[in-house]
Order: sequence, then C-alpha cells, then structure tokens
Amino acid sequence: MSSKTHTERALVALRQRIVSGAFSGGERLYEVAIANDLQISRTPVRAALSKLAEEGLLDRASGGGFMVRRFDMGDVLDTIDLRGVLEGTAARLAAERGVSAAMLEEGEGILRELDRSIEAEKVDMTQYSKGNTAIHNLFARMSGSRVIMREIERVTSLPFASPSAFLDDDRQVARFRQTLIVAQDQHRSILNAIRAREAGRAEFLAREHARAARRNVRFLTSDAAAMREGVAPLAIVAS
Amino acid sequence: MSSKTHTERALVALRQRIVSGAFSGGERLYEVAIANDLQISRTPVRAALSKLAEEGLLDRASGGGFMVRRFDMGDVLDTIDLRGVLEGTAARLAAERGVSAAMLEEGEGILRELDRSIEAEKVDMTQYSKGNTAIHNLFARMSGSRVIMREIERVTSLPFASPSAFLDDDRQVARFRQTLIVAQDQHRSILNAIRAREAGRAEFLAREHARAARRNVRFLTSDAAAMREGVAPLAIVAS
DNA sequence: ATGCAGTCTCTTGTATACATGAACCAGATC
DNA sequence: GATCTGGTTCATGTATACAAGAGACTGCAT
Repeated sequence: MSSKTHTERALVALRQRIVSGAFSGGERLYEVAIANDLQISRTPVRAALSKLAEEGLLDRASGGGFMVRRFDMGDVLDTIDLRGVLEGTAARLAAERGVSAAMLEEGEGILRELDRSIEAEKVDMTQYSKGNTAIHNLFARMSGSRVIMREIERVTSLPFASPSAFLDDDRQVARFRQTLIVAQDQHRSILNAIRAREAGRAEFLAREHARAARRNVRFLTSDAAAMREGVAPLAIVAS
Repeated sequence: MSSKTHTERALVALRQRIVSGAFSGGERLYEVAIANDLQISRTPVRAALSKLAEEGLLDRASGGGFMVRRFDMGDVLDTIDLRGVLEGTAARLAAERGVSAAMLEEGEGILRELDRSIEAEKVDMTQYSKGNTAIHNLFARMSGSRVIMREIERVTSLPFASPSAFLDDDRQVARFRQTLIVAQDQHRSILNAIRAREAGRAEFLAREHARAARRNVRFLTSDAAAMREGVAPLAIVAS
C-alpha cells in the first residue's frame, strides 16, 4: 500500500479527489459514504477530513460535518494576491533584519540553476519548477519569522496558489519563455534588494512577482472555458 | 452544562487552559490523560484537539498526537505585524474595489460610538473595545474578499493578536487615553481613504495602525518581567 | 561492562456498537 | 383542512475494546 495508516491513505485519496474537482464546491461529505467507499471505518475518515479542513480544502459545516470549500475565480486571484502580500512581507522582513551570507550564497546558487534551466531555447521546465520552488522557499526562510513561514506554507498548499502551480502546463512551456525570463529577473532583484537591505523595494518586488501568476491564470482561462478544463490546478474551481 | 456536546466542552476547557498558559510551549498533550481529566472518552478529546490545531493553538507532532504551540515574544510581534499586513491588504482592496454607501455609513456609525466612548476623561473601555472590534471587522468585510476575511479571522483568533487584545488591561485604561485618541484618528483616516479610493494610503494606515498593538505589548512587558504576569493575552507566551 | 533480545508499557490507530438529535413523514385529532 | 404528535431515518457524537508500533527497560549472554 501507498502509506502506513488508513488515515493517511484516506487523506491522500480524498485530497486527490477534491483538488481534481471530483466534488462540487459546497458539497457535503458524509463519513459513512466515504468509509464504505474506501472500505475503512469512520474513525480514520474523520481524522482525514479534519486534516483536510486544516489544509483549507474543507470547511466545517455549522451543524457538524464537513463540506468541500468552494473557490470561484475571484477567490483564486485573491489567494494569489495574498501569496504576493505574504511573500512581500517575508522579503521585507529579510531585508530589514538581514540574512546570513550562507543564505545569500544559497540563493545565488539557486538563481544560477534557474538561469541554466531557461538559457536554452527549449526551457527545462522540471528544473525551473524545482528551482522556482526552492527560491520561494528560501525567501520565506530568510524572513526569520516562523509565523510568516507558516502562513506562506498554508496558503501555497492550495493547488492553485503555489509559486509553481501553473508551470507544468504545456501551453506555458511553449509560449512563455519570456515570462520566465522576467520572473527570473525579479528573483534576482529580490535577492539583491534583500542583500542591500532595501526593505521597501524587496517587498514591492516580491508582491509584483506574484502578479505573474495572476496573468497566467487569466491567460489560461481567457479564451475558451474549455481551456480551463485542461489546467489541473484549477480543477477545483467552480465555474 | 455550558454547551451541548462533550467535544465543545473539551474544546472550551482546553482552549482556556492553553491560552492561560497552563501548559508550556512544546508540551505534548496526551489523549488519555485529558480524557481522564475531563471524565470523557478519547473520541471527543481527539475532536477537540483537532479543532485546536486548526485554530493554530496546537501543532501536530510528527509521529501523531499534538503539542502545544510555542510562542515567544518575537512570534507575538510577528503575528501582530502579520495582522497589520492583512488588515492593510483588506483596506487596500476595499479602496481599490470600492464599497457600498451602506457600509461606509455603518463605519461612520461605529466611529461615532468610538468617539463617544473616549470623549470623557474616564474612557468607557467596554464600549471602546466593542466598537474597535466592530470597525476592524467592518474593514475586513469591506475588502470584498472571502479569502482575506478568512485569514484575518484566523490570525486574530490568537489571544494576543486580536485588535482588542490589550484593551482590557487596567494599565491601559489609566495611562493610554492618548493612545486611543490616536488610534481612533487612524480608524477615521482609514475609512476616509477607503471612501476616497486611496488604496495605497488605506493600506499604509491600516498597517501602521497595528503598530500601536506592538507598542502596547512592548510597554506591558517593558519594565519588569513581573508585569507580564498580569497580562492575560500574553499568558501563553514562553519567557 | 556491553550488547542484544525479548518483553512491557505507553500512546495512538481502528473498528464498531450504541446514543442522540434533527429533519422528515404520516397519521390522528380538532 | 390544519396542526400536532409520534415515529422513522439519517447523520454525527460517544464510549470502548482491541491492534499495532515505538521506545524503554530488564535480564541474560558474551
């Protein structure tokens, strides 16, 4: 089996179904139905539901029980905005408080990898995505604030809010090398601003950087509603 | 009994103990011990622990189980900062998107109440606290973003992060009418900025407004460590 | 003394039976 | 015909017995 406890397996199975849009937003989830479906008892199902509520994928219903959280396109854009605000705060704190030379060097290393991944005409998307996650993670750690790190982790755990959410999409790879070049320039500018202790600039840049994700969402959903069907991170979003 | 289900009672009892500092940060909570203590079975205890983890008062331990979340003074200041950032975002969005005349009028009503509560030499702290909560709530609603509202609610549910956290303290009442006058001026300025669609100003003011809470924390913990003992919202904080 | 093995204990994981309460439905009574 | 009343059903709440795994401890062997 994939993991050790029934709770974990139920968690994975339910999370997968939710983010893939198998349930409609606001739909209530019944313990017994899920338990029967997964061939386990209600107890691990409740545990899994509870963890999914912590992740923000479920809401607790008023009279007990859980319902699938409903996201419309506005919520998606607001959440990406929120990520920008939080990452901006992390960058600002990093600049205000200063970061170790080791961390700055780590950042330079990641930036070099990102440069390599986009230098060829055909972008190495796997490598870019990995580096992108790493640099965003580093910025969060640079804040020196557990509180901020925690909130950033929470928000970016939503399928459409992670910094690399839309990078796997084929349409991006083909059309958006320019976008990645701009994004990478922003990464470098943010790191430079943090090093130079330019807090306001660091915050502004990190916040602006998140706008790229908003543009991606708009592009991927712009033309046909049919297009959205193919965008995995948006499967959860209600039309 | 105070509430209906064992889970709710366990939740209230445990929350009270946690925020009053009955446990030390990082301390693990054992289901059986709590169940015996509260004279109920493990099942509602688990349910309560799970909800407390959602509230951010507990962390899940790696190998299962829960531990009391540890807050040091830096975390408290960072969390208040975070509230400022989020309220600033709410105010910015409100200004950018515009709010209804009814909401603006509601805000004016609350501001008038707040004015009345501080006009006398002896401040009506109960009324001020109520109005303060109301105006902060309104600013969050004005954002028009469920996502932002949700995050603000989450953060302000921590005992030391609510906008009115330190208003009940006697030392505040005696010494800080000036502080309240300033804070109330900021409330009015924020509302005006939102009405005038001055997004940047609204964000800045709301963020700056949260700094007052930081000053309160610093004052209340400044002189003697003994002083902190009396500050209820800080009981959870590790020395 | 040291290391290993077995076991003991403590804690959470899991299944399940029963309780409870709310919502719906039906039938009786006025 | 409307309303009240009782029961049926369905969902979560609760208790509890047992499973399982991790860690500590003991005692034996080297």
